[in-house]
Parts: sequence; structure tokens; C-alpha cells
Amino acid sequence: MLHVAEAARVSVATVSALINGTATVSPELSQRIEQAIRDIGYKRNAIARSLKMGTTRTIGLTVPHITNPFFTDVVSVIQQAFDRAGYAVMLCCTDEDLNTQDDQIRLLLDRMVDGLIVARVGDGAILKGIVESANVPVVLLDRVCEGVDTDTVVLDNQRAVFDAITYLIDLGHRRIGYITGTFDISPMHDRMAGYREALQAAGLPVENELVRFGNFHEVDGYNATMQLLSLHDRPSAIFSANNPMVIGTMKAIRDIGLSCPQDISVACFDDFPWSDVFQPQLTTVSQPVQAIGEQTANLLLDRLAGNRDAPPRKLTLKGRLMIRNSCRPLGAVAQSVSA
Amino acid sequence: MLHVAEAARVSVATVSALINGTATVSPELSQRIEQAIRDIGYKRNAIARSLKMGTTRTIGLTVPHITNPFFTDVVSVIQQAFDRAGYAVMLCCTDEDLNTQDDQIRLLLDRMVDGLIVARVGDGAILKGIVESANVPVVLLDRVCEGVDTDTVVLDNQRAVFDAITYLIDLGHRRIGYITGTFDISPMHDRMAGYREALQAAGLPVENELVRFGNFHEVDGYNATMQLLSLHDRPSAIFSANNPMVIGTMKAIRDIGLSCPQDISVACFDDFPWSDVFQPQLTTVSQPVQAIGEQTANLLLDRLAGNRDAPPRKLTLKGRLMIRNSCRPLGAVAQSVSA
DNA sequence: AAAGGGCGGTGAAACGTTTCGAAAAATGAC
DNA sequence: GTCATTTTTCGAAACGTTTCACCGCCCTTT
Repeated sequence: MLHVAEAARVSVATVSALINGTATVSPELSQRIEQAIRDIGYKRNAIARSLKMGTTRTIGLTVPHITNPFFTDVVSVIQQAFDRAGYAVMLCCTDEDLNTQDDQIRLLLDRMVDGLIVARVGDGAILKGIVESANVPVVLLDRVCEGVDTDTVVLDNQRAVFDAITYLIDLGHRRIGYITGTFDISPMHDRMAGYREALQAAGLPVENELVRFGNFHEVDGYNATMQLLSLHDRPSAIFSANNPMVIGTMKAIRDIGLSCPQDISVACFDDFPWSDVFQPQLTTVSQPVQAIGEQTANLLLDRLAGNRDAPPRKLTLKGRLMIRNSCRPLGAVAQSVSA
Repeated sequence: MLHVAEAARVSVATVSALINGTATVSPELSQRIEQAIRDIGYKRNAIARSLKMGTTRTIGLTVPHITNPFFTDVVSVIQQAFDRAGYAVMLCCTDEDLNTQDDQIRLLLDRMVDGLIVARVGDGAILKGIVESANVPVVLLDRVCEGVDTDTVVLDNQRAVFDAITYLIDLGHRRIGYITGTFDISPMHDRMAGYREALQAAGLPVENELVRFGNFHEVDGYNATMQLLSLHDRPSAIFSANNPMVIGTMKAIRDIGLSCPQDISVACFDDFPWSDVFQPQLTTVSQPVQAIGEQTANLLLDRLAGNRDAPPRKLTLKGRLMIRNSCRPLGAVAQSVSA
């Protein structure tokens, strides 16, 4: 900018005024400056600007895994929204690891991001500390966090799983295997509650042997399914609480020589783009990813626009059960249901 | 830092020296400073540091679509690699749009990223200009760019498609439909060349009506397939040059009342994590995403480590044909091939 | 003709670091 | 005890912006 000012024989203040439109600059000078900018190929240094202005027009976004299609889609929507608003997005993947998450959030805050969207991982205590000491707005995505009172966008997980399990019960299933991630994140907790609630509403027992834990990955779904299928009295249906794990479930069913839905019914959380093309077409709980991404972005953009003091807003969206052909009616009930 | 210096009764220079370890600081002062840092909760301002140092420890990464599983995986690997090296990653999705790409690259350069990884889109001319005027290292990912002489990581696309088409020919297919994206990016060009080469090697004609263009999206694959299937003499196999489009192909086949592989064989570029679990199990060209991501990251990290003057390096990796059950042997040849 | 009011332009301070040369202190050699 | 040498500490400039107070100038108005 100094060079531009010299070339145009004006002061840097005038160049700044013209570039930012913060003051009127006479036509002659404007022209000289614009010419100089072109000649020199001047680009404003956003770092220096950020230092002075205290704003980077960058937000931080942390998700557990970008390869989980749910997060992929949400990240994509969020990225687009901030792109439109002239913000850059720094993406971090925490790999469901608490320390990684802490490091990355600190990294983002050091870089003075203007806002933070986090699909948190692990215990809320540390996150709470970090979030409170930083004075940037934070939006929690997909996962609420006890004690952290800030804008949040989540799904009504309990209801969604309740509907899915109730559907299986209506089909005649009585022993329904359930594969969950660890309970330290709210969706897993709430989804489990939906499972419980549905069984209890139907007067069925909640049997511990039918509930298996995994660490969100395909291999965990595989192992959990193997365990479920080798039970003495094996379940007739399996619900997987997330998307990567259900791939493992399908592989385990295949490897053990069974087939879905003939021998075992399968449903899961999170829809896939290809779920109604390949066989079996999985029955899933579909999250409104577009809406989730947009609402999340809007909450943060609203804070960034200056609305700092409004009380925390919590948005709860509804999932939708996508019924396909991976669950079959069982026994006598079959007729009445499929009719 | 000023506050820390005052609280510890030292100069800011000493604080800086201690934090960065750039000079030895006596034990007493060290202790006073560390205490002050804790008391105040001081965090170094990375923006001010960047301004002074001329380095942001941030890289920019632009890809066409993050929802394309190939890019999702590669982005994930790259993100991890830079995370380990202490760099942040700014992610941009260009949506296969040239103007968006230009804007985003400019945005990234304004923010003084230390390096750039771009899976380019559209014509290379503008990119070339941008890349040359910026003095940051650039690595081209997945797509070479005429006239831009810089580090590049690509697949041997022609060979990979040659192998795939040859496989179909060996199965007895003679009329093989081919769905491609636009030729302004090198992979589409090279893959088409592989298709041509395979047909010619087998003495088969390259028929224009069997080649359809799409814009990389599912809907394009759907439309292209619809056209292919309504040809008077319809193809017995279809190869889709990217991953999202093959979903459209499968939907079109279903909607038209045909089934794969009984009525029509299908193969495509890019593997899916679930491709060997659901039916039909697609025969695909699998890219070594882990290697691609790592090599790309390594090339850039090497430049960032100071190796600026080495001549441009071009890495070409090999794809692998994953033969599954979505392509069936045709006619008399079937016996000899499957034997 | 003098005073008041816009308007266009500018100099310089500030943002929070790093770094360099110099000052100050400590150490060692005689 | 003095001088030379090494070690530790510091002041101040610099990075590239924005912004604020101020200064002329010209146009009105009285």
C-alpha cells in the first residue's frame, strides 16, 4: 500500500479510504490510485488488516470425522454459507479424540477466528473452559454440551430412534440388537433413550446383551455385529446408531453367511445418497443436513453480525424415517403390517 | 505480551525470547514470566506473529466438491498430515466453477496462506496467472494444468480406464457406453483416452452415440444413462468416469426397469467404502487415496520446509481395478473368461 | 470581506508480535 | 583490581494496515 501511495503521489490514508470506501476521494486521485494499484498488482494484506481490525473473517469448524457422510454434507453446506458471506472456513477433524479437539480449538483461537462451530467430542468441561475464556461466539453442532450455554443445533435424536425402533416392533421384531457409540456425546445418549423408550412402550424388556458399544468406526460395527449374531438367541433386527458402523454390520452379516433382510433386518441412523439404489436398500433415519448446516451457519452469522447479547438459542430439528427394504415383517404380524 | 512483560517486570523482548526459545533467559526471569503468563492467561496472537514473520502456518486447499467421496478421503488425509505438522487448513469448495475457484484462491492468498493445494477446475490460464504472481508454493492435486509448471500428484487415468474397459471387452462386451465429465480437466481427458485406446486395441469402433457428457453430478449421470439406454442398439455395459454420476446411472437403470448386472453391466471410476457390501457390488477403479493425500501433503511440506528451488516434481500413481459383480460375461466368451 | 461549514486530503499512532544492535551484567584471565 | 569476553537483557524499529485528529481549500452566508 505504501508503494501504491508513492506511485500515486498520495498518502496511504487516502489509498485506504478509497479501497474501503470509508471516505470520499476525488476523481483525479481515485484514478491515479487505481492505476497504481493495477500497475503494481497490489493486493491488500488481510493479515495486517486483521491485526488492526481485530477480525479475521475466518471461522473455525471442528468435526469428528469428515469421512462420515453426515458431517461431509453438513460441512459442505456450512462452507457454502460462509463462502457466500465472505468468510473463510478453517476445517479441523478431531477424530473423536479429546486432546486433538482441545489442541485444534486452541489453534483456531490463536489464529483469532471470529467464530467457532464445533461438533464436540468427549467431556464438556474442557470445552467449557476454552469457550468461556475465548470471547468469540461458539455454535454447537449436532451435540449439546452440559454446562456450555451457547447456540446449539441438534436433532431430536430420541424421537427419531423411537420411531425407528417402533417401526421394527410393529414389523414383529422382538429382539432388536442396538449398536451405539460411547455415551459421552449427547446424540448417542439420546438415541439410546429412544431405543429404551420404544421397547418399554411396547412392553418389551431392555436386554443388556442386545446393546453393544463401538467407537463410531466401521470396524466397531463389524465387531459388535459379530457379537450380536453369535448370541445364543440372536436378534432378528439390528439398529446401528451411526452411519460408518452400519457398513461394518453389513460386512459382518455377509461374512457370517447370513443375508439382509431375509435372515436379519437392519436399520441405522443417517441416510446415504445411494441408499435407495443398492440392495438391500437400507431403512434409515435421515437427518435434514441442509437445514442443519444452514441453521448452524445462520446462528453464527447472526452473532458475527453483532447480535452478541441475545440469549443462547437452541434449535432442535426432526429426523425422518426412510422406510426401504432392509427390514422384513416377522411372523404373523407381517400380513397386517404390510397390508 | 505487554501485560505479561509488565507483570513480570521484564521487557517484551525477553518474554518473546522465552516463549520462542530464541535466546537463553535466566531461571529467575523465566519463572517470573511463566507465572505472569499463567496469571494473565496469556495466549500469543498468531495474527500479529504472522504479520511480522510473514508466515501464517496455514495452507489453502480447494477441491471441486467435498461430497465426492474421493475428495472427502483425500481432504481427510491431507488435513491429518498438516495437522501433525502444526499447520491449519483452510478448505474451499469450488463447486466445479471457475469464478468461484478464482475468488477462493484470491481469498486464500489475501490471507497469506503459506502454500496452496488445488484440485483445479476449468481453464488453466487464470490459475496460471494467479499462481505465478503469488510467491507461495502450489501443489496441483488430481488434475494437471497445462502451462502451470509446479508440483503435481495425479493418477495414471488413461491406463486405469484402459484396464477397466479392456476388462469389459474381455467379458464379451462390444458396445460400451461411456459417461464423462467435461474435458477441461485433465482426468476426464485422459480417462476418455483410455476408453478410446482400449476399444482401438480390441479393433472396436469408437462410436459417438455411446459417449455422453455430464457435469459430474448424480443428475448428469442419470440423464446420460437414460439417453444411452434409449438408444436403438443400446450398450451392454456402461462405464461412468466419476463416482457421483454412477449413482445416477444406477437410478436410471432401476427407473427404466432394468437390472444390473443381468441386463446391463456397470463399472465406474473411484471406489466407495461400501462397494463390496451392497448389491450389485460395483466394479470400480480404485484410487490410492491415502497415498495421494500423503504425497500431496509431503510435496507441499517439503517446499514449506525451505526446498523452494527444486524443479517441479510430478508424481503419477497407479489405480487398481476392483473386480466385483456388477459386470457379467456376455455370450459365448463368458465361459472362457470366467474359467 | 470575514466568518462558518463542508469536503478532500494527510501525518502519525496503533494493533501485537519479532529481531537486531546495543547496553548491562556476569564471568574469567591476568 | 582491571580489562576482555561472554552472557543476559532491553529499547526500538518494523511488519501493513486502519483510523482519528487536524489542516487547507473552496463555497456559502452574513
